[in-house]
Amino acid sequence: MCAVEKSAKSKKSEDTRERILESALALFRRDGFEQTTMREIAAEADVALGSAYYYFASKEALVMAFYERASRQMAEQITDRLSEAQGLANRLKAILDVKFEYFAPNRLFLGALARHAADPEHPLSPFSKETAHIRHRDLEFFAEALAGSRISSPKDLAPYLPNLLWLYQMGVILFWISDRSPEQTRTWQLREKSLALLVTALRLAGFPLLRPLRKKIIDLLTTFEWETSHV
Amino acid sequence: MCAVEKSAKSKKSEDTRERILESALALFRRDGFEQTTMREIAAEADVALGSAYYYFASKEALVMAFYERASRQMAEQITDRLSEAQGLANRLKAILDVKFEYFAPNRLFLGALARHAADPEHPLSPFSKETAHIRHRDLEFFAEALAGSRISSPKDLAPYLPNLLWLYQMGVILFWISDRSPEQTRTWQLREKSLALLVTALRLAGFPLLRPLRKKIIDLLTTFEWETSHV
DNA sequence: GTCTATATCGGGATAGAC
DNA sequence: GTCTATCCCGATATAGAC
Repeated sequence: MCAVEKSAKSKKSEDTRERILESALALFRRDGFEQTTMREIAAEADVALGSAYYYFASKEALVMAFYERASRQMAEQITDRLSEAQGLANRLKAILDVKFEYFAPNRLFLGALARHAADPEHPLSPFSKETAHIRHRDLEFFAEALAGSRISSPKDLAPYLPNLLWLYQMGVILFWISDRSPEQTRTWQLREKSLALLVTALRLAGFPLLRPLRKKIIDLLTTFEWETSHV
Repeated sequence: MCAVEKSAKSKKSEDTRERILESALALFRRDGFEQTTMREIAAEADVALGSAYYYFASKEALVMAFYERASRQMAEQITDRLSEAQGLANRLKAILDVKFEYFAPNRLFLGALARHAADPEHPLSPFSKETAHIRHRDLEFFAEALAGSRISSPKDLAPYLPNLLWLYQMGVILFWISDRSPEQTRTWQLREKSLALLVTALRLAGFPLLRPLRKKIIDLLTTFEWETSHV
């Protein structure tokens, strides 16, 4: 029961876990989430079915582990790129691009995942409590993207902006996942045009004439339960 | 093979079908969609499992049949209420209220359905090709709601408005389905505030100063494939 | 054409032996 | 921690009663 034994054991265990996860992701990418069976995953990883379930309580838990890892790995990249990008549009684009690049090989099987996006009760939904810590990590990046830009937003709107930007990127990503246009050209159009719109809207947001409209928007926003990034 | 025999037969068949559907919906409402098994549904309807599958190819087909019927029955009610309601906000509220009232007893099990909302490939998604005819029927109502109101919308925006309003109501309904606030007070707030915002936004839409913003919005809208109502 | 009974399969998940 | 055996359920297939 000494430290060496313990770490050796847990290393082997960690290896097995990793092997099962890798096998699962390889099969998900090749055949899709639904088509892949737990029996295939176990076989591919050279373990028994029961062993696969020992490490991952369900097929969905495998996806959750993928989320987790993806979020951690992307966080580093996003930090790097944000330090270089100037202007809100470019900074948002930087975040989006990291995600697109990272998720590209998994785009098709992410569809199985997006299935549950609209259901906040579902663990795999980007709105669920199970994915809350990932969401919060992302929120910080949007707060940072805003903070480092020259955009001055109205005081009453400012607290909602990180959340709204997070929602915006989630929309673009969900669109991308279901985008059946060749090379996803539609998504790239959507990205450019929506970023331009966003910046224009923010520039106009403080305009006196639009005050009644802005007040109604703020009023609407208060009906949602927002999560704060880190304040 | 005379007419009487035929109609008698098809009536009995229709009864069985109806009984299976009613049993399924009762169980869905009581236990939820996932919890209910096809074996239970068949037992509740006093038919063999094979019979249930004879009438409904899958568990999802039962939900599809519910959609279908709901859409037809609500269409009549919507037509009635639209003929009385004045002003865009009231006319939109009329459509929404018919849906809320109709779906209220099924709100919880509709959650199982909303699960797939974000996946346009899924048959039960409100965005799928399988639900296209229901969606189109709805689009007409939104076109009608607009036509009968005093709102004058800019020419370039007008073609998109029925679709945008349909999207809007879908958002409100999805919010309602997942709304866990007591008596769904959140949803009613959302409804009032968003309707007010909508009307204000439409009033301002033609304002010259907002032309650049509107143009960018239109430009963004062209990247989506829209379905036309009936033009 | 309508319906029953029953067997079978595939696949997610679990129990318990080792 | 790992494996085998098993359960449950959605779905399919089949054979046949009426």
